Amino acid sequence: MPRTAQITRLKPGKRTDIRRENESLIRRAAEKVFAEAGFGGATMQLIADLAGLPKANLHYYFPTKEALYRRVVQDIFEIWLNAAACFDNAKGPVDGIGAYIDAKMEISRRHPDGSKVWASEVMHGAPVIQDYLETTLRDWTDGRIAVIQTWIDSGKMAPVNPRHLLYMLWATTQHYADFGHQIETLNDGGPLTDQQWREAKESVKAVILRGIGAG
Amino acid sequence: MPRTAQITRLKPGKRTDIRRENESLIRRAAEKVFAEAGFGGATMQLIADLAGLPKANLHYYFPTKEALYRRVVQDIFEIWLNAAACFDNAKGPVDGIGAYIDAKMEISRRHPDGSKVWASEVMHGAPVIQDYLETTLRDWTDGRIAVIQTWIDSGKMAPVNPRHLLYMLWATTQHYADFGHQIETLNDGGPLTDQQWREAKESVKAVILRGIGAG
DNA sequence: CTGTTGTCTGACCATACGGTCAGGAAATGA
DNA sequence: TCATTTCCTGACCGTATGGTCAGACAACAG
Repeated sequence: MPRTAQITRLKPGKRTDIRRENESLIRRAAEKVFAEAGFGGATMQLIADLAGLPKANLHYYFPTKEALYRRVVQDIFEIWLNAAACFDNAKGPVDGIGAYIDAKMEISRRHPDGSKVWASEVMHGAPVIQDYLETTLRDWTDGRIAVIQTWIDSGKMAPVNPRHLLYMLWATTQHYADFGHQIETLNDGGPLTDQQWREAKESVKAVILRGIGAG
Repeated sequence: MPRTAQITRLKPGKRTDIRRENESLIRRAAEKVFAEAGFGGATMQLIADLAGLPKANLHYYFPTKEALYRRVVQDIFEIWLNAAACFDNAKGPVDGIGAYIDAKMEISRRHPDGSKVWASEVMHGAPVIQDYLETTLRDWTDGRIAVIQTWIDSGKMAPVNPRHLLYMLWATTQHYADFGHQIETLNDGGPLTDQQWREAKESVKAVILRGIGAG
């Protein structure tokens, strides 16, 4: 039934619409509540209120609190991995790492809640996404380490331990999301302006790139 | 009664001993449980079990869960601030920032749970220690920024935004505690060895110090 | 129109949690 | 020894939470 399929895609029908709309609503609300209160502190009632739906409706789309949480964490992980693409098609460390820092800083700015949920999950021993750490993340990390090593071998940057360099990149960029509240407090209580975000990016890039002898 | 006071200090008496011993027991257990489960996920029963005491006994020493939590966070904050002393009596950025990195890395290694509790607290909007952020931390930060600025003005380091440099120092060092589980997973599941910790410290110091033009 | 499937929800339940309390045990001081 | 203070704890309570369910309602297919 190609015709039906096409119609379904172009005119999805009310049911499909409702499902996608509500799932999205719930996931966005859950991301915020999980980020603000942690898994244990978050309640389905809070998420339901924020989503503007009855609590029972949440359990219609997501069987358990854990299932909803897992979905939220997976979404974040995907965004986070996708943003690392710019790392690959780079000629050298200045392009590659510079673009990676830009991308990750942008994620910290646009998806601070997601970053917090991820941080929380890892801090608590990654009970839900341990398998991701052991497979996808490990593979990705090994690949990037190899790339950095070729840059070192070809003299494009100083011989810095690639693994610890990666940790520094993650730490410095995600800090602006995970510790955003602290940063705002030290910024007279307000969020960083466009100019301040630009300065943050440039500062991080300046120190790191000069630090690896590629600035 | 100076005699009584002195005797109390030298021979504290069983009651004083018991109190100090149990309070310490509870605080250490609480630090671990709060770090592993977050404030919301932690239960007084879990803390009690880990401390080897009945739950009701916890409420004898700490009236509420929040009071116990507040105490744990305060302890960490103190350790964290004290370790920053080495920053002050330094001639220049290489000594000062190098020693600061060493000290903070050592804290990440020795008090990972404390660091996690602190991170969790800040990530959730610092509901308990907001006043500390606005007073002590802000003052400390302003002071260090001034010091770094003098180093820049006297040409001892490159003109890097001091505030963002501080954030980088916090982020990179605390990452080894807060994301310790992720790091261990990427390290074949085991904790870093002495050699690996040394390498981590050296990598961070090398990149940062060279990055600020002081390496 | 009619049957079927998917969507929604108020009311309900079992459990687990933070916190209380009465009263017993142990240490201390006189 | 006796009185007083501190320490301890099993049993208990009110509440809030995650999750369930029967049944109402809306969309779709034939």
